[in-house]
Amino acid sequence: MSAENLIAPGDTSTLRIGEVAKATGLTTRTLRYWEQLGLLSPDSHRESGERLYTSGAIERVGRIRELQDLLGFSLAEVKVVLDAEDDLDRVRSDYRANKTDPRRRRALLVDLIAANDTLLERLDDTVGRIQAFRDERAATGKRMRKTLRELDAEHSATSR
Amino acid sequence: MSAENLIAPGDTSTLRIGEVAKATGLTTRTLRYWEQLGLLSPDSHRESGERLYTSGAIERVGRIRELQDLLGFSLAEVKVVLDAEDDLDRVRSDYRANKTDPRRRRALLVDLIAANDTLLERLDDTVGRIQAFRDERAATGKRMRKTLRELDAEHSATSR
DNA sequence: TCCTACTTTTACGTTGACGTCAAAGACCGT
DNA sequence: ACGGTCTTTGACGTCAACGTAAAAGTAGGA
Repeated sequence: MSAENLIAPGDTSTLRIGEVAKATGLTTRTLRYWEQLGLLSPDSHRESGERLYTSGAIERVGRIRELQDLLGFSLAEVKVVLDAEDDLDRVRSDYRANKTDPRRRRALLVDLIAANDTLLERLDDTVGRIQAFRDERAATGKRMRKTLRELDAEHSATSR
Repeated sequence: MSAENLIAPGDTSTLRIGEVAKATGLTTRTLRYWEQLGLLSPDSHRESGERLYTSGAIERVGRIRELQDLLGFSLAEVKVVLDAEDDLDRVRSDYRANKTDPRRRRALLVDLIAANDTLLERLDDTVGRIQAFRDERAATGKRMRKTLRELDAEHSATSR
């Protein structure tokens, strides 16, 4: 009756925690830790308590790593972004199913747009600052190459 | 005779650790910790052992924070970059003073250029990936705004 | 000179993000 | 049915990057 039973017992598309670990390069410990933080939950459980995932979990792991490594977010910050994405998915399916009150739906959507805009601003700011840093290093590189050329010219002059 | 005495006793341009902390927003603990890691050393010491900094320390703190926060470097990685920058400064002053063996100078310069290029590649890669992420979020934003418009259109249609 | 604020070293505590056992039960290919 | 492999829930360990507290000495203004 619950979502737990949406997956057939011998389904080949379900993954055990070790398989998810192998597919993502994470450890089972990390997967359980992330679950504890509410970042990534198994899609179902067996009677024994064994966690069962779908392939969507692998994509989600990629998403988390992206936020964590690439953008330097803490797992708490990652959770905020992921929760927002999940909310958006829910809004979308609710929209199709015409489930919730339109007022609430609209309000939630407005919140999500605002959150997304905030994230976008942060991303743009970050990109801009890294670009500036990059340009600085590029200039340093040019100066060093120039110094090197001078050094070599000097040497070839004195050596003949 | 040592570099310790290049600063006059009552020099207003020397900063005590608390002043550097206040100017940078760090704690004195952090400054001492960074010193222990070889990231930021005082320019001199008093007889009593009190650390004395110049305003250059404040800039250096900014540099460290940039690498640490903006680029997500560990302090060990930050040290690599900073050491390279310091080496470059030394190469430059040695170049002017004509101090070291030209062969060594050239070799060091080549190393620094290579290190810089590596860093540049890493920066470009990072920027590219963040850009991709950014574009993705921008697209999400557009979709959400469209959904919102549809929602509002629907409402205005049923309300009259 | 005195007093308060600052600084020193030493050392233990904390937080986030996991790693690493241990004991017990569950899976599954043969 | 069996045995090696996997998974479960604790619980303790670790590492980076500091925080915090203690005890003692120092700076510098009234």
